[in-house]
Amino acid sequence: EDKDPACPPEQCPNASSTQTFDWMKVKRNPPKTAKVSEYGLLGQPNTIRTNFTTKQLTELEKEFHFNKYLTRARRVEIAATLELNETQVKIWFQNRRMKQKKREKEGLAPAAASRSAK
Amino acid sequence: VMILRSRFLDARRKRRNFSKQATEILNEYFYSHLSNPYPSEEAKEELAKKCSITVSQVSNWFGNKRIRYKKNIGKFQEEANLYAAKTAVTAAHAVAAAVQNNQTNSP
DNA sequence: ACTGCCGATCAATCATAGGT
DNA sequence: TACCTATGATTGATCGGCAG
Repeated sequence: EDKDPACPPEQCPNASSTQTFDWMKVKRNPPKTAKVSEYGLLGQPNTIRTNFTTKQLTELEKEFHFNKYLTRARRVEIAATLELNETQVKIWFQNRRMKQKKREKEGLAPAAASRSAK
Repeated sequence: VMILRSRFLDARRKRRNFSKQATEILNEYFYSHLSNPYPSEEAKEELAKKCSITVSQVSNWFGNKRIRYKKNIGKFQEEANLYAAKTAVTAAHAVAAAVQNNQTNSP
């Protein structure tokens, strides 16, 4: 079944409480959505999560229903229109596809469950 | 900002807390695997079945749990000790069984 | 070497549930 | 009722791995 790679032989001889494992130390690099260009004094490279506007989301959603995948040309076009960089558009489509897949999965499981229950 | 957040006002509003026993099962797994609380897809499916929730919900639970746990380990110390003690016994038994089983069929 | 996608996860935030 | 904390869900973005 599942193994515990950490501490195979003798272990937990001490440590009354819990230790700090590596996963607790994991730190993600801040988003580099920054536009390296100008920002005089306040070195505030957009290191924060971008909040897409309703307009941008509506447009992205519309494009997604047209094509699940983007072509380089289309991506450039959309990025320009919505004032987002190409990476953001690319990432949005990737996340959107995963979301779609998750929905399809969640949408079939219940049906199968109800059938097996009969 | 006109709070553009109202962009979807989704299902988040219909949120329901999981049952007491479901949370119990999830916590048992979490604390008995505290060194690596990342259940495999198979483990998630099993947990989902036992808790009567979806696999996504299991994923959400572990995601939230891990982040919130490491954010403030001290706050979960009590809970950690509780489950650690509770599952240490079964874990020890499992190891003992595995060891014995390993001895009986070692080429 | 470089780029896009996938699957999983992170991390911050939203909105509600629950408790005082 | 007001206020604060606990918690499930959402999502832009990161990480590691794989394919072209």
